[in-house]
Amino acid sequence: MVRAPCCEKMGLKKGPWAPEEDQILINYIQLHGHGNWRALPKQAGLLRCGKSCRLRWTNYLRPDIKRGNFTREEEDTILTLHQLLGNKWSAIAARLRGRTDNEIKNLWHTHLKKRLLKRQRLTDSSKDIKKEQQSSSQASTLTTSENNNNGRCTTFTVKTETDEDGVSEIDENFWSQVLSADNSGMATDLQLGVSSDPQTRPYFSSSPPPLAALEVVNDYGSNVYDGDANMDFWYNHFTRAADSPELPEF
DNA sequence: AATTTGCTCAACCGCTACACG
DNA sequence: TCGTGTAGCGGTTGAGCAAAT
Repeated sequence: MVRAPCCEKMGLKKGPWAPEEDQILINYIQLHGHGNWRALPKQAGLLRCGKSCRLRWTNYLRPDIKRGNFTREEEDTILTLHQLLGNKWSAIAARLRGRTDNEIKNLWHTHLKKRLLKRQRLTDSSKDIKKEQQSSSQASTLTTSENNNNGRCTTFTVKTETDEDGVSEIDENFWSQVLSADNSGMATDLQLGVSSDPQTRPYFSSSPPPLAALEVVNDYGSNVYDGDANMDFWYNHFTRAADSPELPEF
């Protein structure tokens, strides 16, 4: 396959876009659309290659792009989807309205990857503590499928993250949308709040979800919540106990 | 104030998938 | 079936900026 000459060799411009170039591109696409990216720059009067024009439009100039910082919910969604899809940035971006694959990829490499590594380190140390606890005391076992509800019991360990200075990364206003299910198996929205104060129990905006037992453990290893819940959310933010059954289907 | 270091993010590069003749 | 052109994707780079020294 013969590769098309790159823009540099064609004497085309590279590097940051000038505001005038942006305006030319916007005007052209608003009038004619972007049927053929390769032909577009010539027709629009831009000294750029089609690839550069496409990238500038899709990553920056498109009118439906949401600018500004990612919300905690968006970051959580990206983490969740990345667990499911891996580095499929465009597939992840398709699930986040107004965000581009490039933006998500950058966020991942600059913030989320670090956070995930940190979380994994915490998870690993949590497992070590759990092993020690189990070997030292048989009486303090986790809630398991023995006392479940229609076989749906799932036990989780919930951890808040603590940085090197011992300060929790989850602030007092942290709330997350969680998906639960009522006794009929219908999915319902709830909110879970986690306080930075390790003495404060995580709390739900409404009555605790009914189906699966949870064990919520703070950074210091003590149990701070023991309720009933059943949600994908836990898989992404919290650690499922090693001896817990798989998350049941709704 | 000057220099270094680290971070962010727009843009590029190289590759693959796909459409079409 | 094969060759070619194009779009799209993921990895990487580097300019610009802010914070640290």
